[in-house]
Amino acid sequence: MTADDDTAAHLPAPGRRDILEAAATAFTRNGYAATTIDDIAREMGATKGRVYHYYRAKADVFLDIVTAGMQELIDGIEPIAGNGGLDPATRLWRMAHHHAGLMMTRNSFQRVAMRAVEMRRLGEAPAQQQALETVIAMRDRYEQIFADVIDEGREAGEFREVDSRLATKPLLGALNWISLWYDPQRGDYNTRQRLADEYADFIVGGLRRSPR
Amino acid sequence: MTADDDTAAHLPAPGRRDILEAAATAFTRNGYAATTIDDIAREMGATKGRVYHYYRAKADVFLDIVTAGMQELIDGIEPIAGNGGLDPATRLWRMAHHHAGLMMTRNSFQRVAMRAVEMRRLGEAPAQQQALETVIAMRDRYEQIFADVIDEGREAGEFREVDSRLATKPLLGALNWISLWYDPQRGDYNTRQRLADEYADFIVGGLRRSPR
DNA sequence: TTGACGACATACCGGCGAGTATGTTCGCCT
DNA sequence: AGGCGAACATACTCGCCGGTATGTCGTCAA
Repeated sequence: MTADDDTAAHLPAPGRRDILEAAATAFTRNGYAATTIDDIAREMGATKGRVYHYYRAKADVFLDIVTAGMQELIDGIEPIAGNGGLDPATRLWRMAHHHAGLMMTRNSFQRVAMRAVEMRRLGEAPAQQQALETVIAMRDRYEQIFADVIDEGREAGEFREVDSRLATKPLLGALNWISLWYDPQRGDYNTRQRLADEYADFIVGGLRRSPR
Repeated sequence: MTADDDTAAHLPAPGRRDILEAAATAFTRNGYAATTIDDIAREMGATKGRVYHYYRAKADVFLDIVTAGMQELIDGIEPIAGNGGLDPATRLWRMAHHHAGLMMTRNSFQRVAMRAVEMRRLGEAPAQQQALETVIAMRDRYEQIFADVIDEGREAGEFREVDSRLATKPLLGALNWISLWYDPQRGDYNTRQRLADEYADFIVGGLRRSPR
């Protein structure tokens, strides 16, 4: 981090930033295949030329959104997961809380990112196909971070005896689903916090050993 | 319902059955917008003519799949929810278990159904748009069935103090997410049971009042 | 001052795919 | 035995959309 990047270390070039934002909302609204390049341009108050000046294909725009979204997730979670000062249950709670927050505040990006993971093919171009698999790899890394914390919690006796890798499925499923029903228009900071609290409670509760 | 329908009371005409099945797998593979009518036909070993003989538009095929999927869900859950002989926690456990099972065994239909709920528009035709809202209404009814059981469980002191309607979100989110990652090719009956057990445990655990 | 290049807009092309129009082949009823 | 309609297949149309080619306007360096 030198003087002034716009956000993270991973640089979305200044001209591309607007395109990604517009495309994310457009994709969120109508899905990938159904949204036109003209839709994206109109969302920015521009025309096709602008988009194709920065991107060579529609799929490239999509992939940039997805990787940005995944990177946001990873960047947010890693420091929490690695904080050895906290017991695993607390860490998991905060990870879930943060993930839930991103699903709401960064809804358009995250929703597009979620959709990418369920795609098998993106087009005929093998380069794009490989990029998609890179995204899948990021998702796997991300799941593994959760799985590791769950393992720690199980070994510490806080959690039930579960296959940690498998346990991430309902956990992240519940959280990811937020991106599908949450309306980013509605809801202030407080209601978002309350929602994230509720989700984090639910998730940690689901892994805790039974009351008796 | 006269003499012999093929399955439930809600009759998918004999000729349509194959189309729905083929279309469901095609939609699951490539998404709604990206799949061609020819794709669907090829999946059946037929041609466009066959599809358009039974359906007037692509969206109609889609809607039939979705409503069938939703109906499967409702039909399976209602008798469990209404079984007063069981305490709410047990009923909820079985409901979650059954829902999880459907997400696996009827993966293609359910996955398409899930995708429909996240759609805003389906096309320009207002008739289809209204049909989509009918589906949303079915989804709401379905959520309400879960919410009612959660309320009973809360009043009986089995569950935490939660907004029942809101609590269905993480619950069904976790379950619905199965349809996105589960591969119907893999997995026998036993592994599916184990998975559904795990999910049901997780969910009921997430709602139980804390250990202390 | 000019000319070269970045940052777009505009005009255009080509293919694909939803929907339609038109066969063709059966079984069934009379 | 003949014709009639259901159940498809085949052939065709036509608009839309991804991508490209070309034009235009500013800005900055020499």
